[in-house]
Amino acid sequence: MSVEQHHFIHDEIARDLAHGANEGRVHTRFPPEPNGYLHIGHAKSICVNFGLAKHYNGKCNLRFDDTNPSKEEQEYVDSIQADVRWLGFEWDALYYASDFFEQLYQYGEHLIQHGNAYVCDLSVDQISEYRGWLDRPGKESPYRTRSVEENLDLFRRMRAGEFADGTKTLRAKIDMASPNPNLRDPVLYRIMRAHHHRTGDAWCIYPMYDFAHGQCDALEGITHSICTLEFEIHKPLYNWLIQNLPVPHHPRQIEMARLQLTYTVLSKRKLLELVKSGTVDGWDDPRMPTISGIRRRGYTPEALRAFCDHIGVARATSTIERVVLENAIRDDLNKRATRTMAVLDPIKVTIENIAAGHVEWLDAVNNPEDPSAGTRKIALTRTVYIERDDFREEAPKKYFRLAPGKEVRLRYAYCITCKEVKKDAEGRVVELVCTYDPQTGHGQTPDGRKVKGILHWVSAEQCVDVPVRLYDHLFAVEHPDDVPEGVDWKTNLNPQSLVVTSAKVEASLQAAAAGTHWQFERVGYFYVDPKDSRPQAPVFLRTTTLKDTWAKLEKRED
RNA sequence: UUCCCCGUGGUGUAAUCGGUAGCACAACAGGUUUUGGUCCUGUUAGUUCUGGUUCGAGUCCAGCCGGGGAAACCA
Repeated sequence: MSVEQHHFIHDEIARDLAHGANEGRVHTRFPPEPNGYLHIGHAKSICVNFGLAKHYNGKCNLRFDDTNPSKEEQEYVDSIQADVRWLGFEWDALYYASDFFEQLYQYGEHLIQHGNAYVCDLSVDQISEYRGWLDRPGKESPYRTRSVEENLDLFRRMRAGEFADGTKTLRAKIDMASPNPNLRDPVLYRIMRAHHHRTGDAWCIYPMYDFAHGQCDALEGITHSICTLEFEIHKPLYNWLIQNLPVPHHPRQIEMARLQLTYTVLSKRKLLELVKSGTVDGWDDPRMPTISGIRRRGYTPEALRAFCDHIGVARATSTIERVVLENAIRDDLNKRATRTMAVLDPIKVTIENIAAGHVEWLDAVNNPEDPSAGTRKIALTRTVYIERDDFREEAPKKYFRLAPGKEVRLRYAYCITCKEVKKDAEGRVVELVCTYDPQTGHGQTPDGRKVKGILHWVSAEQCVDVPVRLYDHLFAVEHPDDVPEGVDWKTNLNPQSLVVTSAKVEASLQAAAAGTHWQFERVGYFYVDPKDSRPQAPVFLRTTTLKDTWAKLEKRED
């Protein structure tokens, strides 16, 4: 599954290389703003940027786009670095846009001196009004004709803190009639007295994204500046600045479509809202599409990288089906997860022809995909538990699990036949009385009869109860963002996205270490929560279910 | 409404210079299997449409239709 795919950015880079651009270098960067936790969409960007660098024997930097101190925090800086490393990548250089604040300021003066920027006294509302509309040109600011000397003086005094927040901006002097609104004298600097997580109170003016991003790319020697489609309209400005500034290098911006996934939202604003409102249990809630949430859910970096390789890179907007992500982790865990048996919703089964107190130890395979994982002993006793869903009083067509008079195999043990069904006063099945055939060990039947149903089970005397959390999609619909006017997207939340329950498991699981992956046979993959587990007290989180052909068949019948 | 970008099976993504539309997931059918898991085999299904250029068009051109983006002192 993990095969690097060819995509259009390779073509672009190959063309540049063929023309001898950038001395044959390929240098990318991953430029997050530290204003939230990274999500799976960022994972795609990380894989593309670091992957390209690796493919061309180039470099990839990590750069924090920290130009807006009102939203950015150290907590996010730390989590982002941890996430990138967990994904399996190491940056060549670490930068912050704030490392370049002085240089950026000098570039601002350079633009002024060349008549390419001016200090504007218009208010936010006025700037917006003067900008015009999509189909209507803007009009020039009355401050557009200030002299170089006056602009320089004003810009220096802006830096010196002589003006109140929001009273002045530095704007590029480009074209108020441009069909691209980004070229209608965009704001380059604003006055904002906010404490910056790195530069403290050294600055009261901060560069805008457009003024910082391209110049940082240039200063870092980035050759290919990969971003998402919504920045495409910024490219003319990106290039204008590069051309009008004495930057050491000319990087090239290339846009790709951002990742969209069904059954989730991927906007930082909405994810932040889920966290702040307590809808989920923090950024690393296993239902969150954040890298930290996915990690805590029990996904592996290998699976996430395989997913990113698999989905491809293109310019067409598209939405990836959720199962693609799920298949990526199934594929990985199938090879590495140790098998065990666990019953989530038990029915007691009494095997009449096993004496009370008798224990037979049977061999069970730990991982059929990995012989080196070896075998373990499991205890068969007179009473065992099976899954409630593995018994029906009236078996539908093609149901080959247990039913009155029917025979099934207990995994790694013998075949049993259901002789009697005991119910409580409400008619709920409380116990099945069965007999086993001692001739049916080791997968054999002496007469060659076919016993198709195989059930997982645990010994009632040799099992332990452990807490289990069953996770499902956070949203009940494929496209949670698709809501009519005035309807809150949160109405699409899935009320069943978390079911807290317990399971009866093989006794050895009491010692399961935090951060280990298990397959509960016939049920799903589970991860021992690194956060809430304690020694001898593991908490099992369901990473994903196993594919369930029977459930699909049964659903189709309806 | 204006400008820009994008349209390949249900989904995602390939197709060198214009030369047999391929892969994966899903769906469906079957085989293997002490997990209705895994694995294996097969089937269904596609170039939005209309013209044009060409011996030949997914690819080039025009138009239409459809989708997305853009009007922060956010990134």
